Formats: sequence, C-alpha cells, structure tokens
Amino acid sequence: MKRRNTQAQTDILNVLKFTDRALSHEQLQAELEAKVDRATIYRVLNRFCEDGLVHKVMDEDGKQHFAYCAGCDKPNNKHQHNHFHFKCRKCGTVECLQHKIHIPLPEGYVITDFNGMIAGYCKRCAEERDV
Amino acid sequence: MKRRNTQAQTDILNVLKFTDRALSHEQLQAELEAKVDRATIYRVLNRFCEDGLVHKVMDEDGKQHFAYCAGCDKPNNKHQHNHFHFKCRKCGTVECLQHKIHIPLPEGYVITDFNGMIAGYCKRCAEERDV
DNA sequence: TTGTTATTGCGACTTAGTTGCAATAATAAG
DNA sequence: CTTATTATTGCAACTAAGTCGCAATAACAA
Repeated sequence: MKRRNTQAQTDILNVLKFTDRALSHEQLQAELEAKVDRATIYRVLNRFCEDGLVHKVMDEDGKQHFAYCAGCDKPNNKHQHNHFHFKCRKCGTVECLQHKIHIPLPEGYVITDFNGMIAGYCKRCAEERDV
Repeated sequence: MKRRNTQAQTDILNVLKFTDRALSHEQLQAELEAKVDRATIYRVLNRFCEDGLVHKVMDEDGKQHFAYCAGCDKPNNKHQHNHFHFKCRKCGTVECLQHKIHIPLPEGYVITDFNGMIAGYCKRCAEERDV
C-alpha cells in the first residue's frame, strides 16, 4: 500500500515537528487551524507510527500522546523510543526527556515497544504550588 | 474515612498477593471465583492504590494493570514504584521486572508517579514464534 | 442490639479510540 | 490532458474501559 501526500498529513506532521512536546489527540486538534476529522487524525497518527515518523506514549490516564521522532535511537535500522516522558499533572504538557534508558531483560525476552512516563509537576507549576 | 473489611476486598487482595503478575481488570475478574461487580473491583483497586497496597501500570493499549506491592522502594515513607513491567504481546501476561530505575529529572521538577512498560515477547512465546 | 456510614451492585453514562462505508482526491497510466 | 485506480477522508455508528449516582447492604462501634 503506497502512501499519498495529503493536506491533513502535512498539517499534522508540521504541528508535531515544530513542538518538542508529545501531544494528545485533543491538543493536536486544537493546534490544527484546518479542520480535520477526529478519525482522520487518529488514522494519520497511526500511519506515522507505523512509518516510524512519530512515536506514541501512553500517559497515566491511558491517553495516547504523539511526538515527532527526533532523538530516538536507531540501532540496526530499528527505531527505539527508549527515553522517558514527563507529564505535568497541572499544565498537562508531556515532554520527552533526553536521558536514554536501557533495561536489562531476562534472557530470551524480545522487546518490541517501550513506554516510559513519569508524572508530576514541571518546574513552573511546582513553583506555583509552593507559593 | 475509615476502611472496613469486606469479602470482596480480601478476595481481590488475595488474588493479587499470590501472583507475581500485574493483572488487568479482566484477568482479575477471571481469577475471582466469587462474583464481584465490575464497578466494585475498580473501586477496590483504586482504594488499594491510594493505600499503597497495590500499584497500577498502564499497558501500551491504555489498559490498567494492578500488582501487589512487593519489591517497591520506600524512600522516606513514600512508596516509589520505580521498576519496569514487561507485557507479552502474545500471552498477555504483565510481569514486574526487578531492575530499579532512577531517571535524572530537570532541576525543579517534582515526580509523583512512575509508569514503565515494555512490550514484546516473553521467553516462551518468543521461542514458539521462532519455530 | 442498634445506629452510623463505608461498601456494594446495578445501571446509566463518559470518553478515547476504532471501523464500515460512501465520497473525495492523489498519483499512475494512457 | 484525461481517465482509471485506489489511498485517504469525513461521517456516523460502534466498542471498550472506566466512572458515577443512588438505593440497598453490611462492617463496626457504641
């Protein structure tokens, strides 16, 4: 199945490309000035994931967030999204942390997917809380 | 609000206590010979989480899994579920990995929650796939 | 034994994400 | 340039996980 170039796709990819955050469907839709259907957004994002353009993370509420693949490792041609994400419980932003992780797996185990999410308060929101 | 001892609660806690897995609501309900209402199971599990008896992990599909707190760190009285979980895409089991994680956070950030999930194939299922 | 209120069961509800299908439009072929 | 092929979209209906309100039940303390 060959991919085609469409407006919706480039719009979505642009939003993701020009932020360092991982966006939920909701946040992404808010950023999209062009009206794109819910279902289409999901389908586009899933396609991007398959193609390795974007990675998906689950937050602690079970909501998907998508981020452009910038600093992901690529050992032997396979994309590894082996970094953590930080979600602020107050402002809701999800950011990719730089620190790369390697988890020792029991022998014989095969890893296909990585989902690391830390929740808490980002610097700004933590300071506001202290006041 | 004071806690009371009920059958449902001890049943649920026993199931969790005597497995080293993190169970989804579905799996847990299957293990419960006594019939307990869906909503009750969720409420009990959430109470257990609040009380620090059990920890919750999200899998890559956004499904909650619950595991009895056995090997969790407890620095200065606060529970930290700072270990990873491995979910087999084939048999569906979620196990707690022993390896403890420490993620360096940007300065000023406060962590309240940790969710680490790796998906792949466990030894048994990986071997079957190779055949 | 009785009163208080935490807990349960039921059903209705919410929300995120998916899917079927007909319409649209990107690309290839002529 | 025109036409054919089929990937992609929009819409609406659907699914599944989890939550919530409320009346009924049952721990526990008095």
